[in-house]
Amino acid sequence: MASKYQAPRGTFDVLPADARARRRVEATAAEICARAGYEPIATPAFEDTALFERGVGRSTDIVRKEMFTFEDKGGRSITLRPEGTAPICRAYVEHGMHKLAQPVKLCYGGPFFRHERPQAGRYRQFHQLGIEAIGTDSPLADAEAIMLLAELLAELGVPGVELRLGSLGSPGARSAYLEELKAHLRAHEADLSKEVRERIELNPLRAFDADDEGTRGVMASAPTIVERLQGEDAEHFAEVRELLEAAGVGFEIDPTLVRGLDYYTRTIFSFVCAELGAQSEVGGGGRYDGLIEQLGGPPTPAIGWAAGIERILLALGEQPEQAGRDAFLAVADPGQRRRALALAGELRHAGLTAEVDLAGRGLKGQLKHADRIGARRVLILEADGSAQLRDMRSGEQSPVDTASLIEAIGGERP
RNA sequence: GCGGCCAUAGUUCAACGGUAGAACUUCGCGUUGUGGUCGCGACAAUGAGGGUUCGAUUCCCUCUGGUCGCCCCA
Repeated sequence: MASKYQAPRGTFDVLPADARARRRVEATAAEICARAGYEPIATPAFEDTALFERGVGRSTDIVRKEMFTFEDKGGRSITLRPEGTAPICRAYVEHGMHKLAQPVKLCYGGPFFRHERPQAGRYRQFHQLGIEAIGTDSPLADAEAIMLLAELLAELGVPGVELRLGSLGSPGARSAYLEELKAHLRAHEADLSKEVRERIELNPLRAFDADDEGTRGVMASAPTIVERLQGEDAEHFAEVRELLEAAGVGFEIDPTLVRGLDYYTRTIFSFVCAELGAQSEVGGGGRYDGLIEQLGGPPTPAIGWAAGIERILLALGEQPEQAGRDAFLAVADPGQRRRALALAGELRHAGLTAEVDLAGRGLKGQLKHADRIGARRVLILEADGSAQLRDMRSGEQSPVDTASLIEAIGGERP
């Protein structure tokens, strides 16, 4: 074994058995997005490194240590995209999409890259589906986006999904809150765990997730950002909640919800699946009202989310479905091969799945192969030009006229 | 980036420091033209590199990869 070459660390091959389930996820997402008026967009797999530094934020883990960055032959710093929102905002600005009818509603999917230690549900090349609604700050857009992800996960049948909802407020309110929280943590520094103490300045919100008793005691009396929301921020969040309730989307307010990207403002949310282990988020996102402007466009509010295809597949579990074939065209005599291929062409043209023997097997081998690939019928072409149609499930076999083959095979599809 | 566990046919598992076995899969055969079940047979492996030893799949080290957790996120 041990082939000389293997897929690079954190990457994987999608084999045919997995590809079917994967396609179903992609097709379901495309349909749900299309029904809600989100139109497909695709951006390059790599961008200027500066786009992510500015968009995602220099202090984020993604930018600090997870990007695949290299210099191209022209001396430019290039980065394989670690996420999809910044590139789409770049495209929005670059193509003057603010002149289109607002909001611009977009959906996308494809590979993303982060240099992390691989783990269950975490890869270095992974795939996301996502949507962005750019050009409106209405809570309706937030609710609609969340509903679509909820619908996608429900329609796919992802089990044990929970929606966590939070709000970061506007940037001003957020930084004021963070100062208040840091002050609270510093005041109780002695009771905190070492990890939390070291992260007070870097990421104080993480203290809410700590396991140790000391930190938990301190956090019980800590202020939460949701409590501190004021004015329009508070109204906005209240409206999002009402809209979701009215739409029958269940959620849980998580005042400690954190996102690792700097561009989020106001609404943030996360769909988690308890059955998934450490990497339990199947999808998440939020509002990013300042990003477009940050990237040089006009001030433009927006919201979006991304869902991880691998995590969805993982949550769905193994479902090895054999593709099956409507018909296999066997030949009793090699002289019939030409006719078999021609007939297969006709069946395929009629929308049926049909295969012929490509390995030069004998009749016995052809039957066996037909069984293995899940053919429901086998047409046996006789040397004299006549034909037999065999039902592989019942074993019944009778002569057929190849002129009416399509009806004979297509008639009783399960 | 940090820690734990792991690495044998395509796959799932065996082998006191002493001849690497099995099951499933694949392919072939079980007379002359018919799959599944059954029987027989064949192909096929110690991740890589060092070390200890008369001898290493087994013990030690390094690397590579996987896996789980931390961190973070999809």
